[in-house]
Formats: sequence, structure tokens, C-alpha cells
Amino acid sequence: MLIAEICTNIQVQLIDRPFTYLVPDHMKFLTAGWRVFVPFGNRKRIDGFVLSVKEVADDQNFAFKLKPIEEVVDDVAWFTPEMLNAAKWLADFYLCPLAQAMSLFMPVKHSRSIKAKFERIFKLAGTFNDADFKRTPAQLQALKILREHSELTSAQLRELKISTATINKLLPTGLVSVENRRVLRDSYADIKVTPKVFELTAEQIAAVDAVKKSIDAKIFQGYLLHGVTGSGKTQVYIEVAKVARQAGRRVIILVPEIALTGQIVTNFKMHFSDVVVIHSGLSVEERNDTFHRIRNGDAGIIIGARSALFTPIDDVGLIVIDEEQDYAYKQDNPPFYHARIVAEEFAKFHNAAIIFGSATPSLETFHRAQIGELEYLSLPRRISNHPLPKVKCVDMRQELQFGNKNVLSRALQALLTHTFAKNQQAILLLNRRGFFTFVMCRDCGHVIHCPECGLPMTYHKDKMLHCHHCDIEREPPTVCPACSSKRIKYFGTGTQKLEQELEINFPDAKVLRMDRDTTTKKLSHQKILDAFKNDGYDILCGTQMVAKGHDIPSVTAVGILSADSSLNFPDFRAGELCFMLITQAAGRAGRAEFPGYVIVQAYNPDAPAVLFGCRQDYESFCEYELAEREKYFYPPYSRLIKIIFMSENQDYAKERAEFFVSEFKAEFNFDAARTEIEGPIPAMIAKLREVFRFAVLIKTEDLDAVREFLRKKNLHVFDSVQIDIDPLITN
DNA sequence: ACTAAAGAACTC
DNA sequence: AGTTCTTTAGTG
Repeated sequence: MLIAEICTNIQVQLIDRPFTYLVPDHMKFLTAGWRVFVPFGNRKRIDGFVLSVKEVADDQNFAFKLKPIEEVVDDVAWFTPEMLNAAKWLADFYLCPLAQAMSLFMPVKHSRSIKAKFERIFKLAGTFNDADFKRTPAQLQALKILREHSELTSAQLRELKISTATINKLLPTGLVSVENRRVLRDSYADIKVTPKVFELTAEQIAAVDAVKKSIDAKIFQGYLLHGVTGSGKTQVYIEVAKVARQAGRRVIILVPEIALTGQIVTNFKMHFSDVVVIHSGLSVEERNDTFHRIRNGDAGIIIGARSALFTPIDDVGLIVIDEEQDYAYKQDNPPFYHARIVAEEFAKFHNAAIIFGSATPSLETFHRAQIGELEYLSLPRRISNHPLPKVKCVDMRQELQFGNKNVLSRALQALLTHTFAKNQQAILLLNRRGFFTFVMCRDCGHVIHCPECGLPMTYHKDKMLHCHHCDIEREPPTVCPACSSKRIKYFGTGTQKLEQELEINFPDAKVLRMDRDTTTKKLSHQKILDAFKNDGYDILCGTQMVAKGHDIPSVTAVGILSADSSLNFPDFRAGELCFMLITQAAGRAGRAEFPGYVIVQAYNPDAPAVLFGCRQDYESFCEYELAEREKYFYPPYSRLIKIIFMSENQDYAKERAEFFVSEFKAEFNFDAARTEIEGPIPAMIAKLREVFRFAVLIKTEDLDAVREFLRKKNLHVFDSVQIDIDPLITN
């Protein structure tokens, strides 16, 4: 008899093990990777994944009663051997249930058959004589049109003014044949491009040649492509992708966010005809169709956000991670994977080249290049040879002393006036959404917090208080919930208020705002950028998304309004984040022939991140920051593991965390490698929907050893414990 | 002695 | 996770 080991898609650690099922005779074709429905306990139609199939003796006895598989989900094995392999690695590395890792490779979390779309294709199937044609003129006309085309869809016929009724009448004559053909939905199909030839600079050629070497040799090799904004990294990606495609291998290009796919897709479509896009913003049906296309080998270049790693692709020759320092590559819910880590593992598996591209590489990646783990490729100059913009830092404390209470410093106001006079454009970055950033009682100092997660709430233009973490809304209170005072006041400036103030300060200027609130709709991000480029706007203001993924020639002025606000967060990456924000925003200014000017407004202008940021001196910042990281044993000198203990009982959560810390200190083998453990401390989200959360942080030089310890202690099997390998935030 | 509620065990 | 079986707490 044939039996199968099946992983049930119940994403709970407690049943994270295979179960054995009987393969019925009519499913003898099953192999590893098929999705099936199985009975489980007293439940029916639980979806599961076939991990292996084998033949055993009929009289083989099991300690339990075998149940037969009910049904198959798809008409092919959903998981290729590569996908299975990758899911197993992911589950092992991130200590998550295999079913959870496998779900990453599906268009939706649970199995369901997804409707394929078909269209009717009509062809001329016989011959006819125009002169003595006996049927209606409309039918003759239809046949004539079909004669001019090899095939036509019903939509095309409609456009040619041939009604389907006419065609239907013709079908019985045998003169017209019809065929149902599957349509693969593709919302990027309409991007029309004209092929563009470009000449590479010497540095670009050197970078391409370096990567070509490892693709030709079919060996794994990682590269850091460090290129200032405007240095032509995308052209390097395209040339290297050509090398991989010519070798018959496939390419994955990752970008941090969905909104940034459009630009890079356009660039790639100028050179490749088999580009597909995968990200979570696509409809389930479209994602399924794209999977289909990849599985059939009809897609050579896969572009997308981090989920684009989890497709049925085989024989990968190149993976590119553009803007590799971007935090969006980290998944912020279990299994908390980082696309940078996963992609590199995949590249190793495929003997592929992997390029980490950035103008401001993460310290982790830069350090790896320094110690030779990655080959360092540099594009130090802008293609146009235009100089980087001039950056000036303004001390906002002095502005206040001078009596300027405006969000815009005098220098920035002057720069804007100047820019408009020259008919050029400006970008202003303020990294806070909403109108007022917090609400406080004047009498008792009480700040309104989110009832779910406890973070301060923001007042928006819609006259509601919003929580930017939980996305919930509340009516603003009229009396203080703590002391019943009516003196409730609103503080802080968000992008909505900035927009209003710009309109007051510069009544003649046309202002456009871009933040998460104005970019909720599909493609709205690109539409706003296009409008800013073409519709006579003077200022684009918004959150950090105004600093990403666009190149608008007439932007010559950039203002960063509270460049150092991230420094107030007690996190070891605060400096890095601040530096990157300044560099990225500054890079938007003066990309064409006009010189660019940048004003950085800060309350701590002497902080190293601000100083080096204003000088746009990446190397010096790294030197300073790496020394700090080494001193305090932070990445890249250690790997981090954050563990969050959760319970509705505050004391219990804390005690469990404390118990774990003492257990770790007592039992972990500290001789193997340097390892430290900190905490517990209340997590940044200390209480989420009545559940208290305590965080423990482990820093180690031997991640594998710590992971094994956690596994041995069975810490990963509780859903009251969250393990985050390589967390971005430490609490 | 009986019932409701909280825990533990189990899922091929 | 979702269901059932087992133990414990609560009631007059």
C-alpha cells in the first residue's frame, strides 16, 4: 500500500510534525509537494502538504489507524523540490512551524483552488467564396475580418464591430473554430516601453564583469554594489541579468516596497520580454496566474517585494536586492524573516550570484564587504557627473531663540522662495503622518494613548485620533480622561499640518502631499509622483516615501524638517536610520543639470549621524558607527535574538521571562562564543489587547548555538513566546 | 452529589 | 487550532 507523510497546514508548533495517511488508488500519482485535503481528528478537509510518499507492505501495522487522503487541491504538485527545501530551511532557521514556512509559498495562506480565467479565441477554419456567399452580410464581414487575422478574441471582435451573435451563428457552419484559452492576468502588461540603449561607465563595466565571472562559473558569490544616488545601479542590474538570461538562468529582483516596483519594471521591460511581478498588492487570482507563468518557465525575470522570493522558480542565476538597507525587507509578523538573509540562502542553493545594492548600505552588509565576505563594487560618481548637492544644517534651537516658531527655518524659507523664483521644484520630508502628532491635557499632562497598544495617538485632518500602529480610530475626547479638565491641547506637526502651513506661507505655490494616507489606492504612489513631475506643482511634502525611488530633474531643493527625530528612540540603530534618512533625501536634489541644495533641520546638529549625514560622508559615518557597535557588542559584531514573553497576567509574563533568563545564564555554554543576555524589560508595545509583553534580548557570536539552545528548551513551541531572529528593534 | 469551569491531551 | 476527555472548583 502507498502511504504519504503529510504536514497539516495548522500553523501551530504543537502539531508541527508529519502525519501518515493512506494514498487511495486513484491518487497513485502523488509525490512530495502536492497540496491535499485530509481528515484530521474529527475535522474534515484540513489542508495539508505531501512531504513524501512511499510504498510499504500491506500487513504493516501502525500504532494508529491510517486515514485516507480526501482530495487533491491542484493539478500539479504545488511545491517544487526547491520550494520544499527552502521552506524546510526557513522553518529551521526561524524556529517556526513548517506549515507556516510553506504558507509563504502560496498565493493565500490556506489552500484553495483559484479560478483560472479563460477567453474564447476565434479562427477562420474553412474557405469561403466572397461572391456567392449565401449568408448575411454581417456574417460575410465577420469572415473577412477573421481572414485578415490569424486569431481574434471576443474583445477584439467587439472592437472591430463584429457581434458575438454573428460569430455564434457561424460556428455550426464549421467556417469558424473556437478555442478556450487560459488568460494569465497581469496588471503590469500595459507598461509599454521603447528599447533604450545606454552606454556604461567604466565603473559600471567593472561591476558587470565582476558579477559575470561568478555567473559564468556557476558559483555562489555575494556582492555589495555601493553606488551613490544617480550612479546607475539599475543599469548594472540589467546588464548582469542579461548575462544570467543568456546562460538560460533566471533572475529575481527585489525592491523594498510595492510602490517601487513600477519604476524598475519599466526599466527592465526595455530589455526583457519575460518580466513578471509578484507582491502582496496583486489580487490572489493574479498572483496565482503569475505563479503559473513562473512554473511553466515563461518568466525569466521576477521583480517584486520580499514575497517574490517564494515562487516556483528554478535554476536561479542571479538575485538582486535593491536598497538592501531598507527595513521593509524584514517581515514584521511571524516568522519575522529578513529577505536579505533568505535570498542569500537561496542564492547559495542555486549557485547563483547575489547583489546587495545601495547608496547607503546597512552596516551589516558594509562590514561583510570590509572583511571580504562580499565582493565590494563601487560606483562613486553620478552618471551625469553632476556634483552631489550642497547640504546645510540648521540648528532649530537657535531658530527658536531667534523667535522663529515656524516649522520652516528662515534658511529653508529663503531656499524655497529662491527655488520657486527659478521655476524649480522642492521636496520637503517630515517623518510624521497626521496633523498634530500628540494630544495632551494642559492641566495634568496626560497624553492620549491607543487603547490597544498604548502608543500615543495622532490627530488627523478627518478630526479623528489615529493609532499608527493598530490602525484604529477614536473620537478625540472633550475632557481629559485622567483629570476631567477641558484644557486638552494639540501638539506637534505632522505632514497634514505641514501642507497647510506651506499653503499659508507660500500662497502662490502648488503643494502636493504624499504619505501613507494619500497612497492607499493601487498605483497612487506613482500617480502622485507623475502629477508632481508633470502638473506644475512646486512642492512635494510627505513622509520618507518622498525620498525613495524617483528621479525628477527639476527638483533642486530638499528640506528635511526633523532630521534627528529618530535619535530620540532608544535604539542602537537610531543613528544609522537618521544618517540614511538624510542621505536618501539629499540624493533627490539636483539630479539633472541644475545644482541641488539641501537644508537639514535638527535639534542635535552635533550628533554624529547628523554631522556625517550633512557631509554625505558614508565612510566616516561607518567608521564611527562601527566602532560604537563593536564597543557595545551590537550587529554586525553580534547577532541578535529577541524573545517576547506574553501573558494576560503581567506577573506571570515577567516571571516566565525572568526564569528563562536565569535558565539561559545557568545552562548556556558561554565558552563556545561570546554571548550576552539582557532583560527582561517591558516590550515597546508593552501591552497589546490585554496581553502583557516582556522582551529578552540575546546577543551572540554563535547564532546556531543559541538557536539550538532555544530548540532544546522547547521555547519555540509556545504561542505565548515570540522569537525574532535578527530583530530590527531590540525591545 | 451534582454541575460548571479550567486544564490536559490528542490529532495519522 | 479546535475538539474532547479529565480534573478541579463551586454549590447548597
